[in-house]
Amino acid sequence: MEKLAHLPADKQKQITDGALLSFSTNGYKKASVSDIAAAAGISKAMVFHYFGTKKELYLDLMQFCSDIVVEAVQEKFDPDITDFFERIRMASAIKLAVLARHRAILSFLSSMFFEQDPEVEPEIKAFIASSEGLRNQMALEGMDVSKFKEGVDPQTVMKILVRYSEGIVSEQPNSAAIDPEAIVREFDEVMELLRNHFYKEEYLH
Amino acid sequence: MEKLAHLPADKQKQITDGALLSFSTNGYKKASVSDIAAAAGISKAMVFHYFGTKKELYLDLMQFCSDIVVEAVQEKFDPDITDFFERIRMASAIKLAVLARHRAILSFLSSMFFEQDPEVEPEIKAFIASSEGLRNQMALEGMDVSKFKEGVDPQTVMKILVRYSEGIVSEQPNSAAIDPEAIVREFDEVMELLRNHFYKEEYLH
DNA sequence: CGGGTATTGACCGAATCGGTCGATGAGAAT
DNA sequence: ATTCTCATCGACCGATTCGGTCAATACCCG
Repeated sequence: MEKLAHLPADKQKQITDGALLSFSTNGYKKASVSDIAAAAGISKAMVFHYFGTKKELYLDLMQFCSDIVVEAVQEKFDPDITDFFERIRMASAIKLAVLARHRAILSFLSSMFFEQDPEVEPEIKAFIASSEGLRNQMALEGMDVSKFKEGVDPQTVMKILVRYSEGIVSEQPNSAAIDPEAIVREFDEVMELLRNHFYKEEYLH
Repeated sequence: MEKLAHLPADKQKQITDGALLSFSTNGYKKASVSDIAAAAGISKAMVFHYFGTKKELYLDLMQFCSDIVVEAVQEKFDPDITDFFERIRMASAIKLAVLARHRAILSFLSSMFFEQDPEVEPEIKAFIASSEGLRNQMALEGMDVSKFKEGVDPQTVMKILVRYSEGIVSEQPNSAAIDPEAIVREFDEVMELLRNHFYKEEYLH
């Protein structure tokens, strides 16, 4: 990716976004270099000029995504926040920060997880194994779940919120720019609703 | 699809499921007939023997899915049930009945909605337009939303449940048979949780 | 104007595409 | 046993698309 470095930033973004999008929606094999070039707004020859081969492009993108996620986590993760909803709000903020920079990163990473093409599968497995550490850091352990009313299972609440947030994201139209504030607002509303009805009275502000 | 009719039922299912899965995960253009044949467990020549052309196959599947959904709706929809949660439970039961018969139907139908290949796009548009009636019937209007506590927005609750159910479904491993009872149990749990905390006391027996 | 260098259209052999067809073989009927 | 039927498939077709290359052009800076 070094050859990309001295391009205008918006062009870089356009190219990586197009490539990420193509790979995440079509998988490694079915995402042709022509597709990628079209999605990136450049000619096919330029893709090879910038990245060498299709495989190198894929692996470069892998590293690229990882760097951005790691950076966002290190920037925003705070283990001192223990309140259940605040923790989830923080995790969502991290996701959203990543998403705002490159909307296709998260779907690329999750598609990577299911990628099976023998040309890249071993590298992916090695990569996933090597970033196990990050997952441990992100694991939402050490949360304070004592404020819930009886009969409310924190894990269920977490699942509800995770799925709701996935729904918001996948609902975003692919064409338009992402609107982080609107998303945060909608998500906060749901969190507040659950908090108000699932926390014991004494913990409502 | 007439040629399929006198095959053993499990073979029919295997073939349609494979084709539905290929199209829904790869789209019309990128789902090659070889892919479909492999996913269906038959030779490529048989695909053409059964369906004529790739396009006919796609359109046949479209009708096939529609028939099953219509049948499930007519069988299970009851407009007399007005309670919010019961309505949602009913809609989920319909979805689940469809899913249990052919796990790829719903994802095929939703992928259809985004299909843009000029070879099938006009037929899809016509089809969608012609089945508008069904959507009106399914629209969850006429629900009783008076039992909610103040400050609880029924639309938000519905969104939570819809997304939660989507989460359950997409979480199912693609390889194994679907377990409707386990899904219903998990979903009922969440519905009960929300009902217990969002309905006014007087409606909780 | 000259000299890089960023960018591309045209092209390569190989692979894959949608689709065809003759060979094979199991089963039913005679 | 023999013929007929027909489901099934491997091998093949011409056409397209694949990943990748390269000579030529467009463009920028001095």
